[in-house]
Amino acid sequence: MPSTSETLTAERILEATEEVLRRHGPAKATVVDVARALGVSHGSVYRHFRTKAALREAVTKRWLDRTSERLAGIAAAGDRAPEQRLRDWLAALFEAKRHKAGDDPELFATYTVLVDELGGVVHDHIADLTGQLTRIIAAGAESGDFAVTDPATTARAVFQATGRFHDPCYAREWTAPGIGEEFEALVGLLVRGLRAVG
Amino acid sequence: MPSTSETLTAERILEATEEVLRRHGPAKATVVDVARALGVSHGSVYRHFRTKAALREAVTKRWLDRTSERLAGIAAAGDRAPEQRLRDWLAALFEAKRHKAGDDPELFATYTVLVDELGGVVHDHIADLTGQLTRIIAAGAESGDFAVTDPATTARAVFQATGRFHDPCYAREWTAPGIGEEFEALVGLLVRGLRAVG
DNA sequence: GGACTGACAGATATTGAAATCTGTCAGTCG
DNA sequence: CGACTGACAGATTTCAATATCTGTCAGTCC
Repeated sequence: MPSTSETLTAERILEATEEVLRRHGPAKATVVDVARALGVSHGSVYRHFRTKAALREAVTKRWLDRTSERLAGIAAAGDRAPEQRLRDWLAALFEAKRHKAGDDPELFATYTVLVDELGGVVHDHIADLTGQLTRIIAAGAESGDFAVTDPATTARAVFQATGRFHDPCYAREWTAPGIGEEFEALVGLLVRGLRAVG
Repeated sequence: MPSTSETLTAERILEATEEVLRRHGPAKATVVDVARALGVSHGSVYRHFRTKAALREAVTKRWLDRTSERLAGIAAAGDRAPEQRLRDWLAALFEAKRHKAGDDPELFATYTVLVDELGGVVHDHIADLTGQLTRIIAAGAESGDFAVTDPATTARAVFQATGRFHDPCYAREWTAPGIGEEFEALVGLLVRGLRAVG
């Protein structure tokens, strides 16, 4: 049976929504478009999502979570020294964002618009990422590699310090030549600030 | 004699332009408005600025330069240790931006719009600021306080790392409670990364 | 003679009427 | 009964006509 005749689920609606967003952009993507893409009436979409804003929020959360999940694997990798895990994690974050932005710039721009009209979702996403970072830094503090008194505060500082390499407002600079060197210089400086002297 | 009957100069036009921008905002401020505020025809304004874009650029540069000049004094203060000078300079940059944004939010929003439609002006402004920072860090490297091989690269890294506390795209977060502690945590981390061990 | 004006052409912005969209809900269909 | 439809009211967006603005330049006025 073709997928268009399967039961209407939240997941299928989210897939169709992402497709409509890709095609039409954030300003012109309507609930009616999503319903049309699924071959149902728009009333049916409202059975699964109370408002258009809730639908946009869900599809955006889904997109952000795809990044969080990939990074969670690195954060949890207990077989690497904390410093290397931190470097890997930051590099993976930068790489994930840069890849998303470079691969499909229009979809990235679309989600960038959605992200900053949806304060709550971003807040949760950032809390998730800084939580991962906190665990890496706490592990380093415990092993004696890092001289850190408050891992959570330090994690937020590291996250904010590297904003240029993951915050969408800097996306246009991610293709500039020399960006890799700038990233290395900053990570090197931060790691030296974290290291226990001795 | 009232100022409206003095000779028409570039400086008087810039003052009137800032006033018109403050009143009307960036989208609705026209060259005709500026001319009307000065009691002249708009043709006279074009005698001093070739295009509307050139006028906007000049008034924006003037605004940015007011910040640069204040910071230049701190960067040049040879009576303070490099580490303290760096802390003072970063704190002054944050304070200057936060003050501008908090004092007259509409004018700040106006200039924020102008700034990111005028790539060249911002680039020069950033080059100016990182130049000041480079001189502070180079002084620290020379005195043995900082362990740094390339002051210019390190200065850019420090500037970028503190973006959250001076880049207009984060302006709405500058009034959040706890922002001061976050700033201190980040500066502390960066300074530890710069310091020569020993 | 040089600073300034004001009318002009083409480009851009505003406006309001018509079209579309959001969110609801009584009713259909299996 | 419960998933789905489609017509509806009010809100929002589009579109085309209308008005304003940008940039020029021949001409005015000390």
